[in-house]
Amino acid sequence: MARTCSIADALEVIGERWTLLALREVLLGCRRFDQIVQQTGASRDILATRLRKLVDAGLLERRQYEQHPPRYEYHPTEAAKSLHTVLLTLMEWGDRHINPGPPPTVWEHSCGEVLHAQVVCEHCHQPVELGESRAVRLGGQPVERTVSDE
Amino acid sequence: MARTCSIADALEVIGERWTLLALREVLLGCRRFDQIVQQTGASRDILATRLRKLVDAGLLERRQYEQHPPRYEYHPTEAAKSLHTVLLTLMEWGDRHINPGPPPTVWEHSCGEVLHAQVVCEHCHQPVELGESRAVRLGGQPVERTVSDE
DNA sequence: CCCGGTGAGTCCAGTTTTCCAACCCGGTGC
DNA sequence: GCACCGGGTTGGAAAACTGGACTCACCGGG
Repeated sequence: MARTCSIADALEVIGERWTLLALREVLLGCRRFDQIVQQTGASRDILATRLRKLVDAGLLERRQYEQHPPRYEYHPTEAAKSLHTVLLTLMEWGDRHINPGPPPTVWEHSCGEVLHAQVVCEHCHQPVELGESRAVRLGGQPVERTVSDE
Repeated sequence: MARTCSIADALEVIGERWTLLALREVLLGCRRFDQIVQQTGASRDILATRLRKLVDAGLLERRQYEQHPPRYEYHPTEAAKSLHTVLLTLMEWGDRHINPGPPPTVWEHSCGEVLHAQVVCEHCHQPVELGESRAVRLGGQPVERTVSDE
């Protein structure tokens, strides 16, 4: 049997192609179907399917903003909004390891500087490094090796 | 044309189904094909394709550890190791928003506490909130709205 | 020598997804 | 009347995924 963990569960919801890009757009402020289609590059039918799934999963809210003809906007829920950190961390990784050259999109933090996301331990506030953490299994079998050696 | 950003570029590499789960396993210490198959639940076929792609992309290194018969292990490169923060952030999100109840997998930080990943601004060390950052387009059109309102 | 097992895949047939383009429908602007 | 817009749906072809069987090389036991 496969390992149970929230990574797998999260990917059930947001792991399909286009889903994260659609969420990126909504978090950037896009609300309308056609806008999201355009900015992501997904085909309309796929995007319609993805958005419906996200609404069902409670990540988006579909709001009617016009009666005749009926028109809808997609708004992020709290769950979607907190995905923002995942997106930033992923973007940071992409900037460093996939995209050579200057990052195509940059965020500015409220502190005035260009935002670089850093992941720290909530308790001791030290940056998280692979070697400094150990996975512990709760359900299922325990994890034997954690540190990735050479 | 679609928005250019490192999220999309990163997803080209690690966005396919099973890829992140395979990387999770390698980062947890799994090195062998059959182990990864078992822990992820992917079919052997797909997993072979994904691992090859990851090797090509420079995230994994395929090392022969036995001559007769030839046997290989997959080792994470630096690029893969630094994905660890993405995985942790994603797991944290899944624990909070997808999985009710206790998290199925828990990490322990070197500080002795259970690890909860937090994303902070590298400069001012404040936790990143959606409302506190603004996206700035470099290439392509600028971003008009950034804050997700109600 | 034969049997079974292991590790790392490959092959195959059948199902499911994805993709693209075209179409639809209600309403608006000209 | 006619084109256009937003928000989809439909259809058919192409690609991806699935599970299981198969391969190949070697090892160990009886």
